Amino acid sequence: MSEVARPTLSDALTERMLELIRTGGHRPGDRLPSTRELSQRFAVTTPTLREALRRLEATGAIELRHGSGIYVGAAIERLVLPNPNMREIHAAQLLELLDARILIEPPLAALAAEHAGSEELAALRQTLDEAARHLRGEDAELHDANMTFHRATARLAGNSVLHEVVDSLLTVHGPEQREILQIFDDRRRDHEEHLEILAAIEARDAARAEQRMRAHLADVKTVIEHRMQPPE
Amino acid sequence: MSEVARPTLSDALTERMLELIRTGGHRPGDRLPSTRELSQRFAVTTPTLREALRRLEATGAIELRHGSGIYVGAAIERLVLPNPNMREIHAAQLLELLDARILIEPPLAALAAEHAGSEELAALRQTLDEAARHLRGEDAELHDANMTFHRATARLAGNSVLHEVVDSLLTVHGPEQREILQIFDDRRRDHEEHLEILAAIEARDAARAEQRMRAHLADVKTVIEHRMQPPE
DNA sequence: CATATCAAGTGATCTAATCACTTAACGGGC
DNA sequence: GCCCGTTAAGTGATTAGATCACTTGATATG
Repeated sequence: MSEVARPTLSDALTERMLELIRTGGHRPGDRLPSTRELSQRFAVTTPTLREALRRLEATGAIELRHGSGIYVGAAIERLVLPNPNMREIHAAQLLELLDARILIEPPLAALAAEHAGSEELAALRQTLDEAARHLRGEDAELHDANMTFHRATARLAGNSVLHEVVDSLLTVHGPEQREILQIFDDRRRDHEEHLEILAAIEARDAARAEQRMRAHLADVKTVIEHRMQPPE
Repeated sequence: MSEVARPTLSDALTERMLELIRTGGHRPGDRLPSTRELSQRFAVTTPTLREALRRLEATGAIELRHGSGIYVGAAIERLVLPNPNMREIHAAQLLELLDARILIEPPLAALAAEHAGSEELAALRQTLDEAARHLRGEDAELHDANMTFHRATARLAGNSVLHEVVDSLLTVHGPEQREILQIFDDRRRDHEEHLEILAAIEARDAARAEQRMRAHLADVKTVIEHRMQPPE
């Protein structure tokens, strides 16, 4: 049911291309091999290769110049994040990602307390209750249920741009990343802290909502830090 | 020299697809026509269509589910579109985008003041000086030069995730959006405020850097608001 | 009523040839 | 000698239709 979609050929290709660029020590502006050579090296046909190239182009990793060649794009140095097609995350990046969330989500919780309509709040409350019922379910479902709370809170803040940012930060990119994240999960405690945050929002207490969200994310970060490097 | 590359077929297709989704009133989660139908409707072959689809997928506008169909993605609401009719919507989105930046960038400026190495700072200073020399150049170049400052500052903060977030917020999607943005630009004042922010970072004054960045973005927002709806 | 099976519909990939564009070398004209 | 149009090689862009792989809901089965 919640099976993770198997990666497609062009998915894998996209990652291998990125790897080629990185481990090859290529810098922005460098020219890459031609499409003919690439399709041979990676043993795929032209259309498949092109799909991967278009994705990399869309994210700024490469640049395609008709009649000239394929060039490394400026974005190649900062591509770490949420790209739907690339699965790549290191534990260290996990901490950076959490720092990002600590910066963004607490103010959003405050905004949610001020702006959220009662209908939306009721829906969120219901979502949390459902999540509670899954507390003994499979790991994958549970993780998703908990993440839903953060997405929903971001939506209540009423800024679609920030909502999308948080949404992309929370998106789990592939089974590998999911596995890593679940190592650090502490579902029951998370759920309780979520309830506290929601209570603050329902009470229209912006300051408390913000503080609770910050404390919650700080907790999560602490857990990750401790589990990453056990006391020596 | 600065000739704009002639749009490729799949370039045009990408835009037409976006238009189809929007004018069709489709919402995230909605299912789109099959690849076979789309390739017929737009009179292109399968591989060409797929290139466009992969690009839209990479930006989150759509989602491809093997065996199931093509679905509208969550990002569709925020993606700016090449459609003259929707300028007001664009302007409205601009305000939300600015709110997002006001939330994220000031703390990043503070972090930059604390963490930035002197080498990186020198490079940023140089970038700004170069921008100054372009103050009479073409609009497009100038806008980019000013945006570079914000990107660079985000990078100095040392969090790659947040850097990428800011970078994506600053990315200009296509010539139409660029045009809209330039209406609101006040390059000279921007440049001066950038200098103030940089000075604060160089002085390692985190609090001042944060305050200046916040004031700067607030200024930009004020300008946009006033120009959007002139005093009645 | 629940579960297993299956068929229709859909995206993913292959094939290989041809078209369109860029670039740099070459050569004629000034 | 220098400038500029021509050209040829290399490169990305597109074509066509067939086939494979996956999802999903209807149907049959227990």
